Amino acid sequence: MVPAHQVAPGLPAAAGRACLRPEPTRPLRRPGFLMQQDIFAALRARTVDALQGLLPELPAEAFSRVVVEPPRDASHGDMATNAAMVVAKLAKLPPPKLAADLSAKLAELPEVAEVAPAGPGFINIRLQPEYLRAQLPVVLAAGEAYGQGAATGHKVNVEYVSANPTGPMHVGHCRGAVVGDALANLLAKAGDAVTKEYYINDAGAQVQALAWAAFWRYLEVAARAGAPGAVLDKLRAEPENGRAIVEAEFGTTLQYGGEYLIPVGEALWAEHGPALMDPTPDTLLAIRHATVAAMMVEIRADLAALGVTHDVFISEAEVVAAGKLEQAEQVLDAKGLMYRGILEPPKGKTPDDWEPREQTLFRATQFGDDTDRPLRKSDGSGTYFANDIANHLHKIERGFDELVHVWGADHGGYVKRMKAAVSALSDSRVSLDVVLTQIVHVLKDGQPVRMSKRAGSYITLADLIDEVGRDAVRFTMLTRKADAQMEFDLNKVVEQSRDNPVFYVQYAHARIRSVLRAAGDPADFAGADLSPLTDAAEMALIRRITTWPRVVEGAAAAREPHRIAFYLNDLAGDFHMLWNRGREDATLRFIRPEEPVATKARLALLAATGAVLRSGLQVMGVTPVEELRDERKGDSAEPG
RNA sequence: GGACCCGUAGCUCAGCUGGAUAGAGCGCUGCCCUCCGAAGGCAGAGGUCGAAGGUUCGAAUCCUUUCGGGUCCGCCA
Repeated sequence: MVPAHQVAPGLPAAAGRACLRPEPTRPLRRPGFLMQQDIFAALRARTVDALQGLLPELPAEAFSRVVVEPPRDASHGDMATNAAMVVAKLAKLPPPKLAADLSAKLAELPEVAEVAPAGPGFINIRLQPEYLRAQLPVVLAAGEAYGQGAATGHKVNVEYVSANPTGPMHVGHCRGAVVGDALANLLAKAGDAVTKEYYINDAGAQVQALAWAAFWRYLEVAARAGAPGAVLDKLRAEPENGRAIVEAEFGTTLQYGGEYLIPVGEALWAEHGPALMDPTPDTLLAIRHATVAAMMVEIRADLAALGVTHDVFISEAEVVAAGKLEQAEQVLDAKGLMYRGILEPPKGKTPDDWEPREQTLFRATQFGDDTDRPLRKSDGSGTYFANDIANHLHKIERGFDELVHVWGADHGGYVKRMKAAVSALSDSRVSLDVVLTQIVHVLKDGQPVRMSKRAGSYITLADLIDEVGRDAVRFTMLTRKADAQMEFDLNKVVEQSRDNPVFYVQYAHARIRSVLRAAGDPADFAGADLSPLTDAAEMALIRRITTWPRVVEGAAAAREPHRIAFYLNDLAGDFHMLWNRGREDATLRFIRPEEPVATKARLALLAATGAVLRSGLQVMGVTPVEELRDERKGDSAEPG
């Protein structure tokens, strides 16, 4: 395995190196290697250098499409590049000819063991095993920070959850919360400066309806307290008909019947006494504020239980009160993007009460939307869209240059207009990406668990976390592409088997910790001789580890946090495979007292694997476990 | 009528933004515990990537058309 040009034949590797190149100050034993966290980026740089040497007349942009990546088929080697094919036509050379020339250059690199042109112009590269092994010290030095990208200079705002503050969070909100939080972590891992943001929709008709419902609960509390009043007498006479009585008495419709507002009613009574008895705009506003505040306390507690913490909470009402809506309209007006006009009725499914109306419209069609969009309701207040435009103007003013949203798929129709607005407001300097999350169907014992907020009975997020544990919730929510429907089986996510990735990945980490503990938790692997790591399973694990930085980069660029979950599952698979090799062949066990050098090398590999697992779990917001308990449920749900 | 998302093994899903012979788990068939935890692992069978065209050295991936499933469509958020 050891190439002849590196080590004198017949000499032990360490001795050979020591004789030929004593460099005690350098931690790396192969100074010729180009060492960085991402060895694919390193080899890409090497490849582009070589190519430029061959084709000095080509401009730098000609090489932008050069990719160095792991080949799909491992038998092709460690890396493959399309370099020859990508620049062939600019260089006016046939790809195979260019591939042959480039291969000869690449073969001279110290990192490279073997180069083979293949197919229509691919170049397959086999790396020096020592170069691959030399990545382990890099990983160990970085620890959980392995995979951390260099600062991109991008200031990114990730807005997610943003559930209406009209009740506790339920499972429907959960996926967006987890995906958003993991995505924000992922972007930070890739080097962006990330702000996690929650937009409180506290300015619309929904929260007004919520205020009425809280008012109802307040009246019921007042009635029970024996306060005087005609309405309260009625409530006392028929306590079971409280809802209908309040609706009839005040000419309103109570949309929110959930019992979670009873404590809010009690708090209102305790603080204000009978002062809120006659609903006026002022009292309703006070009730609204108190109710929204109470709901936000609950929502934040739910989010905390899920391990989600936002940096910024922005209130829609406050954004509007600050005059951002008028300011946004001025900006749009100045650009000639606002006008008074009448929209065509939507085709196919015209609303029953359709009538042509003149409205204040935003020229969204100039930015790729299907129709222009209204900014003002007939009562003069801003539409939700207009308020959101105001919020986005505010974000742009705060200096973000990338905006990311995580929305439920039912908001898919809203994406184009919002992108149009951001383009308009920022003259296309600021980008907006929207990640849509599909519905989660919750199953228990194979049966769908129905959720109905209106009926007041639904699985709350808190219930879900109690049932299966925070880590299982978070991991499972990331085991599908965001934009694919998902079944969340309450039984399966706590199952301890191969087909539950939550368990499988945690199991790998627990096994690693178990071995390292058994070995006395060695902390220092600096200078460890890694040459005993030669088994195919060991090298496969090392190769997987070396791909982690590019997985982070690719997942961040695609805004796809689920890739982290899949990577960890693969990494755990490579590890379990290696573990099992030790069962078949005792010489491949991790701890071999009679072989201290091999033991240390393998422990270094395990420590590095553990670090990458933790690095990935940290992005997902999942706690790596030290050991698996012999309990069937809830072992990852304990507090702390 | 229109917009957006999704159709990949019997089932549940990946597929690294255009790369080579399309992968994993479950299920099925056959194996591996005197062993650092078998709560694992190995091997096999299983596919015209919904369909038809197009773009180019090369398509599950990009474009057009079409068939299925989902979400949405003027003062709800």
